[in-house]
Amino acid sequence: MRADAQRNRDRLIEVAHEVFRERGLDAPLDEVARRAGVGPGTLYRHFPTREALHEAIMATWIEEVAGQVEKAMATEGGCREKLLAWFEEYVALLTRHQGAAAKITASLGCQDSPLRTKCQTYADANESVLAEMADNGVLREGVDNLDVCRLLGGVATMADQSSLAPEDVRPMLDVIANGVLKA
Amino acid sequence: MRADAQRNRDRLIEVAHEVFRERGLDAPLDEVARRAGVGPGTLYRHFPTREALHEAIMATWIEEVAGQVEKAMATEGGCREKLLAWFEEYVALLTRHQGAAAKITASLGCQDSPLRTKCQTYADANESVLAEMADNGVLREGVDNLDVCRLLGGVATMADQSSLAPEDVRPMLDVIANGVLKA
DNA sequence: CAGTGAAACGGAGTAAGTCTCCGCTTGATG
DNA sequence: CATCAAGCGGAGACTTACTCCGTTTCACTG
Repeated sequence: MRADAQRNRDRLIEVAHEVFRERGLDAPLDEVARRAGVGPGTLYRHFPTREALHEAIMATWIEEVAGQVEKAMATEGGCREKLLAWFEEYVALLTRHQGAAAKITASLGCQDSPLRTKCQTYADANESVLAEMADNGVLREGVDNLDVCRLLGGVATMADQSSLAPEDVRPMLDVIANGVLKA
Repeated sequence: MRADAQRNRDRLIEVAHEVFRERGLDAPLDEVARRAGVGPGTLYRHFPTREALHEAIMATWIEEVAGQVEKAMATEGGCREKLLAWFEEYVALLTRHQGAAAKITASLGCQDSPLRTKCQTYADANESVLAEMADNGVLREGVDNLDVCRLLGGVATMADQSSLAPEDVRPMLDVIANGVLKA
């Protein structure tokens, strides 16, 4: 790639990050172009669809996921506390941008979505946490990772759309934890 | 209201029902007007916002809710089976139109949404089912109706956006049921 | 059963956003 | 420094949301 193209691409991602945080993932793309000081044509050449731009944005979060798993697993207390700490991180990551939770989770089951690889990282992280629970013998039989990811995605989507505070999210995560762990 | 106005209003609701079922709740409103054989001005006079039209559409479902509660409570088996039957109905009702689940559930906590009265009907119905569970002594302590509604709304939203089949939704409802009922 | 005023209509028009096309510019290369 | 493909930008075509106002229609009254 030519140096100027690379520069524009980087700048677009940076600006998009900013615009999406301010106005949600549905913000006008021409605004991103304008603020980045490029024409719309340039934006669309680099990112043919809105989703492609979302994907580029989210690449930066992905790197944090592994760290968040570790952090959650280091929580004081038993398995339940660790699991809930992870659930809270999961929801916090998904709700970082307005509108992101629904889109990421929707692409979980969809093979051909460009977001697929990103949400796979979340799913893998959750799987590792569930595996830890299973190793400790506290996981119910028949609990499927994909289902838990979807449940958490649903909670994150609700939290996103209703602008719920963490203390309003917590009781929902409690119910899911109860449903996932042995009594 | 003048007779011609009433006629147009009825026709708009009827056509909107059709258009929204075909193309989702985000379908172009001008298309609704065109198919109904009225100008856009007429549509916007009767329904100033998209949400107002949604509300009118959903009024017809609301009447079914009470019946669905009864049907679910008549399910063969124990409390768990009844609860799951109701959960399945709840999700089915919310996913009847593409995009409806997220919007209805989002307006649950929001006092000033025009959808509020509609979703209150769902919340009340769910409350009555939870009360039945409590009466039978199978409900966990501290389970809140609003949280369960949001969880179900989240599941419905995921089902909607990923076009999940009932058999893919069921395991999520199982987890919620586990989380809501005593072990 | 006209006449009349208010209610309601319709559609042209404005605005906002998406996305493409193509003539011009610029960076890399020999 | 000449060349030319890669890349740029922005005008403009298209789509959808929503408004404004001249015209039509209904309901009521004498």
